[in-house]
Amino acid sequence: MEYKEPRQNQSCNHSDKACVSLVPIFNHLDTEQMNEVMETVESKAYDKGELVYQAGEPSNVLTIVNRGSLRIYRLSETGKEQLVRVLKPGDFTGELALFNETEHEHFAEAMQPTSICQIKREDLQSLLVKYPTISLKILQELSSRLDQSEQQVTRFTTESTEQRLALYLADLSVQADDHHIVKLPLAKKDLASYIGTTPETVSRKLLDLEEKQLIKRLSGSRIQLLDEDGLLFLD
Amino acid sequence: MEYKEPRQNQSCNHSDKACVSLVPIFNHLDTEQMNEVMETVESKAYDKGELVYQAGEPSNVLTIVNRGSLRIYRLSETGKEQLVRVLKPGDFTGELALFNETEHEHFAEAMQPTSICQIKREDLQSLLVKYPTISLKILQELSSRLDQSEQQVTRFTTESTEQRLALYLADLSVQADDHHIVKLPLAKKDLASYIGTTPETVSRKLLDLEEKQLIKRLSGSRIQLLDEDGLLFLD
DNA sequence: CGCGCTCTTGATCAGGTTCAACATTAGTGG
DNA sequence: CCACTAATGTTGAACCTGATCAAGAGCGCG
Repeated sequence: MEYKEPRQNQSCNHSDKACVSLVPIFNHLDTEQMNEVMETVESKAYDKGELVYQAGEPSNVLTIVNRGSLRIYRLSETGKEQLVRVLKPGDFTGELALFNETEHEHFAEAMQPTSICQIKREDLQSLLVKYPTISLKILQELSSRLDQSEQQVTRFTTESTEQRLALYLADLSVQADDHHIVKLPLAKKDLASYIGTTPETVSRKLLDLEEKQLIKRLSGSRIQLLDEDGLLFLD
Repeated sequence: MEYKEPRQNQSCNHSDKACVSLVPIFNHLDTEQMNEVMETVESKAYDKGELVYQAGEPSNVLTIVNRGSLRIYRLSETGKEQLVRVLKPGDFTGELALFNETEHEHFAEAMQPTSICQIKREDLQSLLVKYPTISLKILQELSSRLDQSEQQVTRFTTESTEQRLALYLADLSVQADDHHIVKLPLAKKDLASYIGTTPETVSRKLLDLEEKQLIKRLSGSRIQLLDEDGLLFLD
């Protein structure tokens, strides 16, 4: 994989920094406090394929996505890749290295032209001490992310591949339109990685689900959900 | 397993509450602050097999283990059980329901006579606001637990059952004695559940690992690790 | 238009589950 | 402390899900 240098620490303008106002962990602050936060953030921009950070690097910043998206993945002990999650504007990452003063365990790769804001550990810590409600927001976010991850583990240990795929589609249903059509937010191979299987099996299982009249595959990675309850409980 | 008297919802005495002083999230406080914390906690005791809480219940307390151990498990969408983790004295749980004001997703079951302390949401929130360093400790704990859980996911998607078992044993090696002997902290069926397989397969894979000269099975669920590096990289 | 990709479909194979029988351990009460 | 019972762990054999390898189809992009 080729690795390109990030665009050098582009001097940040106000609109780039405004991202913080969108972030759930900050959006309860008033304007004055928000300005104070903006003082401390630094913004950067990355092209598709560039890495914001890699596993093994130390870090002293919390990274917040402003525009675009970041693909967070891990390499296993034996070198295979696994998609952990995709960050959209308002999402943050880097908390492990930040709070535990350790190294990143992830890779964070821009999936498209992406701009981010970063807050240094010391700045964040003073903010947390000054405005403890921010901590509560982060605690909220982390505990819910932990719940998600544990649910994912449970699915791996207890459900078949077909069921995991079906549950994944059911999870997507919240973003479906009137016709119950969802667009897969991931390429098939990333989807396969996320639910712990191969692209071949994803193809086959989608076909199986279609034969069971639970979904209909449409062009452009779109899928129509015909029976959302049926997806939750395959035989 | 010496003590046996059930001390259900017993009014708390000072030594029971002293558990908070052992907890990483509080142990940086001074004596006076510690006493303030102790004012707010309530202690309870459970017998083996009793549930501290169940999935679906709302909750407004953070639960800290004082003595004994709690088995945290989930039921999957289709009703199968999965061991999430085991809490030892000083560990806490209940953060999801607490910070997100939602329901528990777990079951917490005493594995032996166990005493716990609980702090109410409002009390914890005032403590967090008053002593923001507590938040930092909790953030630390949650982010590292999240990391653990994501690592677990990655192992499921990328490693064989045998490798997952070997990695589990390697993780245990930190608690090994001079002779590299570890005692399995889980019953085989719980271990199987944790690493996502069946008790039968655990038996067989342990045998395989023994034949590969990587471990030696001893009586009383003890295992001698003969080649800890070899466990990390099976062929 | 043609070269990469990603995606699909097919055939084979292996790892792991399941079911069943047996062995061992732990827990209980005499 | 021993005997009995229930629960947990082990071993064997058949089966099945999903991975792998290989080849072809579709798609996006220069």
